[in-house]
Amino acid sequence: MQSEPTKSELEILQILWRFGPSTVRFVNDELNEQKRAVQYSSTLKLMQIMTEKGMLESDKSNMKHIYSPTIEEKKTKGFLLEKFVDTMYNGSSSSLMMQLLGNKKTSKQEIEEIRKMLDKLDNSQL
Amino acid sequence: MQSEPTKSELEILQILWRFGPSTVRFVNDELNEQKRAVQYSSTLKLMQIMTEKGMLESDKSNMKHIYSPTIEEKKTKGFLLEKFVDTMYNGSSSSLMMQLLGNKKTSKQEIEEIRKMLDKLDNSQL
DNA sequence: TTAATCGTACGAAATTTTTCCTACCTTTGA
DNA sequence: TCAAAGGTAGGAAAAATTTCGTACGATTAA
Repeated sequence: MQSEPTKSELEILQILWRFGPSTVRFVNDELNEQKRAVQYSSTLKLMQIMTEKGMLESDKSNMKHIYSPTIEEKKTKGFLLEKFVDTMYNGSSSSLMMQLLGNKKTSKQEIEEIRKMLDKLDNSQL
Repeated sequence: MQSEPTKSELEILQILWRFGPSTVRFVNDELNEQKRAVQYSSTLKLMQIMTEKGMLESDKSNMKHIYSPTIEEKKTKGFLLEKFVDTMYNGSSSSLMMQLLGNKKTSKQEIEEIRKMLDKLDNSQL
């Protein structure tokens, strides 16, 4: 893993993961729609910095540069999740899940999905 | 919820939650042991700032001030977790859990605990 | 052709977070 | 008594992150 994405960097990554390679203009519009007012040049600058850091790469063959993430969504999120579990729940996945299940937010359907996942895990581990 | 604890603030909160009300000296020693080299005055300053923000309160009746968190561990972590799920997994707890279970880090024992938790939830929801 | 529009580049400012320097007070023990 | 050790206070520096102003080139459409 490269360096940790910051909060703003993560927002940009989310957009690129979701919509695929995009122009700065597009990302900026999404940000303004989804999140908050932000100047085009701010978004551009940040994306350039991210490119320097190696998080993004840009196709500059055309005038409108197209940016894509160089880091995988799943890997990155998995990594961040692991760090979250480590620092917040002392590395215990089940503690985190307890907390999560304790929140009334989890629907019955979601619970069923999780149960299936557990079953699958059990079988594969025998 | 007050304001979001920053990374360093969270480290301090963790120590206070774990060991209970403590002096700056103690917190600073723990930080240096667990985490990284940091000057006493840095820790002091940060804890003073946190007090201003209302995250901590201090008993100044004695020379050695005793700091305690004003925010509950469970509530705070729950809140941060929820935000994490929202931004990273689009609010879907089960997605997060899938990812977590996919990591090989979850032990058989943990899986059992989770299953029990699910059963308990099921019963209470009938 | 040319003014308006849309793009990049990039320095610099603003903000937020983190760390440290240093002054000065209290306690302690030789 | 008084020096050493340990405490708080607080400004300021340092670092990290975020935002913006502005120059300037390319494109476009009237």
